[in-house]
Amino acid sequence: MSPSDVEATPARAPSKAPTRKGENTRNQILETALRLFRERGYDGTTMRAVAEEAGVSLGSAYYYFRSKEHLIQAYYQRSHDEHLQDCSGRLGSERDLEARLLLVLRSKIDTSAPYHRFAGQLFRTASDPDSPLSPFSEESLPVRRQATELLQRVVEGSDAKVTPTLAQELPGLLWLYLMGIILFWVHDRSTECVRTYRLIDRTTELVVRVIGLASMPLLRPLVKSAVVLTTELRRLATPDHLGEALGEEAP
Amino acid sequence: MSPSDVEATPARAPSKAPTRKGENTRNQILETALRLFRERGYDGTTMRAVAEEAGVSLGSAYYYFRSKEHLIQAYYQRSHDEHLQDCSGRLGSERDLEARLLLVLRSKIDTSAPYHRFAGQLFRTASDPDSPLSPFSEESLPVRRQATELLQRVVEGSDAKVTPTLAQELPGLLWLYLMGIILFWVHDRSTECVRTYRLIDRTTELVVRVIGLASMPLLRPLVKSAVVLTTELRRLATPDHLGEALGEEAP
DNA sequence: GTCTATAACCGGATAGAC
DNA sequence: GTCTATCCGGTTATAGAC
Repeated sequence: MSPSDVEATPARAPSKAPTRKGENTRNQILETALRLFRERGYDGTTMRAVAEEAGVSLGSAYYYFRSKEHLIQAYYQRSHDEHLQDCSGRLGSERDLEARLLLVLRSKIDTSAPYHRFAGQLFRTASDPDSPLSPFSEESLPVRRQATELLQRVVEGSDAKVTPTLAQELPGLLWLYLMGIILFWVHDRSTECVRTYRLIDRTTELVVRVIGLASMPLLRPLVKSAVVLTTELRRLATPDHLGEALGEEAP
Repeated sequence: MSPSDVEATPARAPSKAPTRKGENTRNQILETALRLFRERGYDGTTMRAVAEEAGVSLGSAYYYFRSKEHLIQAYYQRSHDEHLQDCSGRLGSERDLEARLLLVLRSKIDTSAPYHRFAGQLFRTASDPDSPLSPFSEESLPVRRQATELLQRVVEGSDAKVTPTLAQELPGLLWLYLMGIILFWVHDRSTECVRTYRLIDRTTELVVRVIGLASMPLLRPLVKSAVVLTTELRRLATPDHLGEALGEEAP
């Protein structure tokens, strides 16, 4: 159509830029998949059904998404985007740490609600350490980092006093806490997931209290141990003898 | 899938005892499966291979084990038995809580070592809340209870002073702690899983210290919260019996 | 080189004959 | 209780179309 229809394809680098057409098809497939996941759950959604409802062939679906699981990575990103959009604005007007934390956690559950059934089955594949979908995996790092940044904002935007040592590790610890809540949620069969909300209320209170106590001299060693814990967890993603500083590198 | 299948044993046997013949075949299949799991991992082991190496047909394998996943339940039980046998005797001569806890945790990792690869893939299916293999599920209750009892012995056989409230919930909390360690372990790619052992050393110290501090009046509310946590967790296994109409039904 | 489609393959699971 | 035959769905190979 346009004379420079050629797109800015780099000469040497592997052409990552997809054509407009492909982009549309890809989106169509993704939207269809997420809808079917919501309607029928993960296992109930066959790749054949996704392809058919998206109006493409099975082969095309696999052209755009290497596997059924790769559709999940897209879900992670979307889930986080919706979470961010839902709670980001409301964070501005609140200074109390517990209130901020509550807001963010509840928002995560709120926005994830339509995917509750799906998330359960999802969690299965996600907890295979070998799967690129493990929340600890290399591939999940971008979303994980974004989520951790949100939690960092929660802490830094509050009026809570946190010792520097703890402040540095706190977002990572809170991400871990969030993972625990989500793990509870996917198992939660109560109506409207009231149990999860109750758990959030009670544990958040606990967490904030612990943070408050962390400056007590007597508890100093505990803080130290908690920091060690996150360090170990970060190392988990790296295969043994590699140095430090994962989580900071961009390709 | 069907929530009401209590046992993996074949046939709704009108007579109680399974036939000797069947018992043998069943064992043969199970041993073969566990060996192949060790040698090739979970995904690498096909039901066809299990059947073939066990000298039975595919259909027979499915006669004894409703699904590939049901073989895992058997692994749970065996793993716990080996754990118990490995550490039970050595527990008698030690009174220090940290030492006792260390012993039990290390023993769990020691005895599970041959199944490391398998356990990783296993964890996948095990964390589907709908799967009967979820550690929180009804079906897993017997093994879970046995494991909790072991942890109860760890506490009660020690010379640590624990307030009655905490003492009652501590085994459940420690079981949760053990689950966390195992979760770390299945992700651990370090040689000989040194990181897991290091994590055990460091967190056990932390855990014991927290237990020691739990009697401080200032920390009383924290203990209360922790107890609430286990209560909520226990409820997860039960399908919402609190008078509310259940919006979900099993097909 | 980008995209689409058809026809397999493989392994988990089931039906039903014996 | 044991088998064979078959289904079903994720995945792959491959042959073209644009």
